[in-house]
Amino acid sequence: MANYQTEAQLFKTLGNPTRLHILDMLSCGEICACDILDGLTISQSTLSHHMRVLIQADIVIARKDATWVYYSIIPKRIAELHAILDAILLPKQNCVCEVNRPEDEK
Amino acid sequence: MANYQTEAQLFKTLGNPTRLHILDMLSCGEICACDILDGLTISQSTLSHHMRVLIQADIVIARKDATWVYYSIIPKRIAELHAILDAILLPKQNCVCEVNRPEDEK
DNA sequence: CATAAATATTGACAGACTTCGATATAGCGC
DNA sequence: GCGCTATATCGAAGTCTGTCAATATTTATG
Repeated sequence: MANYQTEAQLFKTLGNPTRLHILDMLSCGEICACDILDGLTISQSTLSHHMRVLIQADIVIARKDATWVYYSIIPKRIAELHAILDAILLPKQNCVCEVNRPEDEK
Repeated sequence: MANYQTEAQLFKTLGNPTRLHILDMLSCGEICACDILDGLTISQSTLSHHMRVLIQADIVIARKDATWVYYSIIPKRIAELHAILDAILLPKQNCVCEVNRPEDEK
């Protein structure tokens, strides 16, 4: 965890209500772009943009079938998201604040 | 989960490398603002801004002691973050895609 | 009360993000 | 090949974010 840049990028991707709605739709399984579009009130170009953001973050994967594109969540990423949350928010062993604390408090 | 607005706001708060760094520092326990500032390379006003963002998101709580302000992570929020992640990303029962699926696929 | 230290607020600016309409690309069916 | 449908890309407008310097506020101390 060098500088939190990649972790922040991942959370930034989740930090948009439209993308969360899309992910919720995808949670039960693969859906094609046109069906996602039907469930939302955004333009087609906006949907395409959001899907690219989700793919670039490796949260979603696309599968082409003729003219349709089917999207699905990458399951492994869910576990990784939890792990990142814990790595940052939960107390760690040998962390700086522990090491710097006076002996008699340890 | 009406419109994903509050959930997105929460992830947006986590979507900044400086704030993740601050949270990582806080993960072992309470630290005062001046000590956080020592560990970062940002101005004092920028730190104050980030702390306000973290407090408004209810991820961090502030405790004043004389001229110092001590910040700490609200533990309950960590569990809530995990729960929100799962509520959005994991398959759900009676979700729209299940209900709409033809009988013979169920 | 005057000063100093810690933190908060304000105002400004640059860069990033979200969204759209218009247009381009790709693949199917006739 | 032509038209149709699904999706992607482009360019622009408006909004939001992160950052800073300057200044204000709060509190302890001499």
